[in-house]
Amino acid sequence: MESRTARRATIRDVAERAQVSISTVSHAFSGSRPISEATRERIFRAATELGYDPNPSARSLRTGRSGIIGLILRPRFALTGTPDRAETFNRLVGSVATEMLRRKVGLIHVPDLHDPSVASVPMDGCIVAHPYGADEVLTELLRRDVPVITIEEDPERPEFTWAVRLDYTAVVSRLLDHLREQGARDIALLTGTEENAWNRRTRETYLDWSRQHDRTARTDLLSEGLDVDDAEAMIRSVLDSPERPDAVVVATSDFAALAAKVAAQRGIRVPEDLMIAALTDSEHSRAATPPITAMDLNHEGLAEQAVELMLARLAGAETPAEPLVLSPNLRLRGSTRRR
Amino acid sequence: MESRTARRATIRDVAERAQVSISTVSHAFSGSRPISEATRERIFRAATELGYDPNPSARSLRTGRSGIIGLILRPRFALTGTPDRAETFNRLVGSVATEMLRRKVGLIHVPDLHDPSVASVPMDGCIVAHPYGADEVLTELLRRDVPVITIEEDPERPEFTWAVRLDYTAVVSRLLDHLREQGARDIALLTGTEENAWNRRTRETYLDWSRQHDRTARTDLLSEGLDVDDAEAMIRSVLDSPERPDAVVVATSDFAALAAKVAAQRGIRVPEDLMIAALTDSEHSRAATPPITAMDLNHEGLAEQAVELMLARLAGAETPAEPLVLSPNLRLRGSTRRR
DNA sequence: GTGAAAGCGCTAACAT
DNA sequence: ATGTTAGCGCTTTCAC
Repeated sequence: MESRTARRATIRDVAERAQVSISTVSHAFSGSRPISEATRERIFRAATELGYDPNPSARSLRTGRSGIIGLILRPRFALTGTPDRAETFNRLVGSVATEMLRRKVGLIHVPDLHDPSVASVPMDGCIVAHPYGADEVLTELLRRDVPVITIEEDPERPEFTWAVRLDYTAVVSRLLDHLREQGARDIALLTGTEENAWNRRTRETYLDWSRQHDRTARTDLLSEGLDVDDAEAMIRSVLDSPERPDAVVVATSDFAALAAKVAAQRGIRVPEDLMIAALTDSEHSRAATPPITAMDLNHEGLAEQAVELMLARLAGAETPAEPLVLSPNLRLRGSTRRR
Repeated sequence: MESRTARRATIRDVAERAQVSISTVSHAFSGSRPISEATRERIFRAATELGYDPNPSARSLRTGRSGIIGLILRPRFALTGTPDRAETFNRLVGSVATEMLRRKVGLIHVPDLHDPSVASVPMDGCIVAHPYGADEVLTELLRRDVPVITIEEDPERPEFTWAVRLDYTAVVSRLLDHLREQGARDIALLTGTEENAWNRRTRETYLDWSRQHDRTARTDLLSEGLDVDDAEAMIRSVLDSPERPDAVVVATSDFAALAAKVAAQRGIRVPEDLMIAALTDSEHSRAATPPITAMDLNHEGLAEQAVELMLARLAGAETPAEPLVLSPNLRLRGSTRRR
């Protein structure tokens, strides 16, 4: 049974009960000016008896700050996608939430910036994860003067330096070098279709590397949004082609695992006939037979640094000269180890 | 370069620019009364030009609603713990976040209800996941008249029916029956120490089942907060004891995997000499050798139903007669399959 | 050490 | 179809 009549106690009720003015109550709670021991005591007792706690909206309206930081995850397949996408989403969201909780600041998932039917949300700043090129949500936030930090850079906004990003060039080059050392002659890239930094930078690195090593680059599109059957059909067409590559780098780890499965069905031995690597790591790559070499995107590190950068920004730090750079972790596994 | 002087546009600015009253602007945005086409047109143009968007705190203050739902995860090891705990945390947080995003309501992680230095947070209701017995955070929320939904029940608050819970009795009994059918004579339970429904109900079921089957119950405490070394020492003491059980049910899946490792070191064959099962599922149980039978807690289902129940509650639904019951999923694997 | 009062930006009741 | 206005609960300036 709930008390349906009870109105929530306000600062006014507390003041009345403690026989002081509301400003005294306010100051007692914020500690922003000296209060006599007797008065403070009366105030806190009254507050406890009434079950008072300050209304956060009133406070924010007055102070212009909410103490809350927003989070927007851009990849559109994060929500609708396969288990691999869910795992990535969970890990990213979980990392940011963990970090926020550690630092005791409120974190809010922003439901939909563009839908006018959705109430907007009181946030002091907003973290945008994996923006697209010239990302429209980012544009909107910037227009509204919301302090933004991005996790991964907007590939078409190099001048925006409030960002934490991954250095793909070094790690993807290392991966390709590794494949070459293991004897790969013909490396194909099955790249994703999302136009974010992850796809753009890894693809660019692959193309550069191929040029530098005088190899024919071969990229095919394998959309993150494909269902398993369509993805399998696409992979099949690559593995069945007359010029089958002897190594494939697949963007998402679950499709890399799918490639391993298709290879097994066809009697193509991994890694002897075909090496497989993924540009994201998940249970799928770890649990595949053989386990698949993968690039771990270090979501935990990105989350931690992004939150720290946001707090610094809100505390008035200067605009950085460059985004903060972290490194993905390359996990070499059986799928690319011939010797 | 940012404009540091620019004050955010308010409804007043828009009204002035569009040559209408502020109430007309308000109604134009909320659609709560008819506006002539010409006027609405002027208003939206002005709003766009000024980069106006309504201040959510002002709106909440006025309406008494924020459109935001809070989430509090109680298990204290969720944040500080091992990878298994992180995976569970991520999955739960991710599931709730996914569900909220689908329904386009804001989700806020409540940082710290008790710390007075932390600003409280504007929420219309709050989901509390895995409360302890007589949970103090739940008590506080109830005292404040915040509409609460719990994921899993507070074991000492059976009268609180705004809850979604798992039916452990049926599934744990099924697990024990399965172990018996596979030939287990002496089943030990390594239970967790968190006093939540998961530990309480599974332990009770184990004790009841043992009584019904005329078996000596044997439970040991294996705290979720232990680090790997301490957990390993504890597991060792069980496996090295003269009356070594021939089946162990371990609460957390990573410690179950640890048990498999310790058994392997000692030459104890799994499942022939020792069967192992876990009361939560994760990559650890799936990837162990052999893969470990585990109970999957169906976080996705819990999250979905909890969010739905919260929205119903906020929309004025009646107090349910009983909590909503879901079933965990039993995943039988090699660690308990002798034939 | 304490109080009075203005006002943050918005919604909605009551006007016309 | 549009305007006027009270007031949501708080912080903070100014006064004493």
